Amino acid sequence: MAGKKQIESAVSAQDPLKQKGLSVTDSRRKILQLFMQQKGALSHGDIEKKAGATFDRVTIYRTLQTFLDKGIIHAIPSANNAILYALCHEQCGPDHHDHQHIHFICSRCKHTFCLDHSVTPDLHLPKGYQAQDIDVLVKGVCKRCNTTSK
Amino acid sequence: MAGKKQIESAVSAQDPLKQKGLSVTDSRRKILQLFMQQKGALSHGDIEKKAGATFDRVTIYRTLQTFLDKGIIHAIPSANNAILYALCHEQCGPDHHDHQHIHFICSRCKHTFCLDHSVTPDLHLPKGYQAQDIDVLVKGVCKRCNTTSK
DNA sequence: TATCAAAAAGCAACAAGGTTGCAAAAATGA
DNA sequence: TCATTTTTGCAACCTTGTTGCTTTTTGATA
Repeated sequence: MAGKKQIESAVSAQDPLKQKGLSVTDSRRKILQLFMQQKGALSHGDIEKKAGATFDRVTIYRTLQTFLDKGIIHAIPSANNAILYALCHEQCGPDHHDHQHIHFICSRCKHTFCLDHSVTPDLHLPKGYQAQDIDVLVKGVCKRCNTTSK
Repeated sequence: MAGKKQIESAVSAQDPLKQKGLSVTDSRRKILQLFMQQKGALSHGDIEKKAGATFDRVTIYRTLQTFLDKGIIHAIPSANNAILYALCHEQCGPDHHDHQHIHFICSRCKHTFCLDHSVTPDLHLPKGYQAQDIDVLVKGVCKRCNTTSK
């Protein structure tokens, strides 16, 4: 395969996959790399397009699930029927994702970003309701779109 | 059809459908009625189950889209790939939904509720980011589940 | 580096969710 | 009641996601 060398060279000695106890495979390296390059959130479909015909659809699904389980990526809720995934910046582990950041959806470029801006919304839930986890979705115009073409 | 009388009797003179300039049909009445009874959010699948084999799948999709467009219901983002819909309590119109309420997802009974609790999260977005709309998703235990079985 | 068990990838087939075009049926207004 | 417009139902299709099983690859060991 032509792209293999390229993939390998981009992986440093401190392989995040090994750190999480995962065996290192082409698909995992490639998908992890896509997330690191992107800086935004990716859907399964995005990855399928970017990875070309390199990997089977099922492999991508399973890799995403594995990354989720290991706390490498987290899922971002959306209203358009396509789950988005992004790298976890904090130290998330299996079974506990701890994110207190905002998910920002740009209505112009349609990208979704994680803003590492620890926000605790001022919650006053009605009596009886007990909060465990909070996700703040903000729709608006992102930095790039705001500066590029006003 | 056996259930038709029942549906009609539940519709008062002040038909919300007519108010929004929609023609009144069985499916629209029935689906609107389901939302009013439910008090929680419904997915397309939920409606399909509750409506039985009364309506075609496609009709339900189109009715939901129409209700969305007219500001009768709003979509709630979720992380499990099933868009939820709930009635708009405030006066929403075509092309502008204005909700400042929390969406509460109960991790026990799996229902999603709109808490009409006007919350403005303390947002400090990084420079350049411009917020238009905010959606707060809270996962936790709802009132009923908290009191019923502790 | 050759070997081997365990893990992951690929393949096929399937299920669910969602969309589109078109003909038949129902709702609205005259 | 009639004609026009809107909506429904149907069929067919596409996308997204899942499952079982076989083949390939990985990582550890000799």
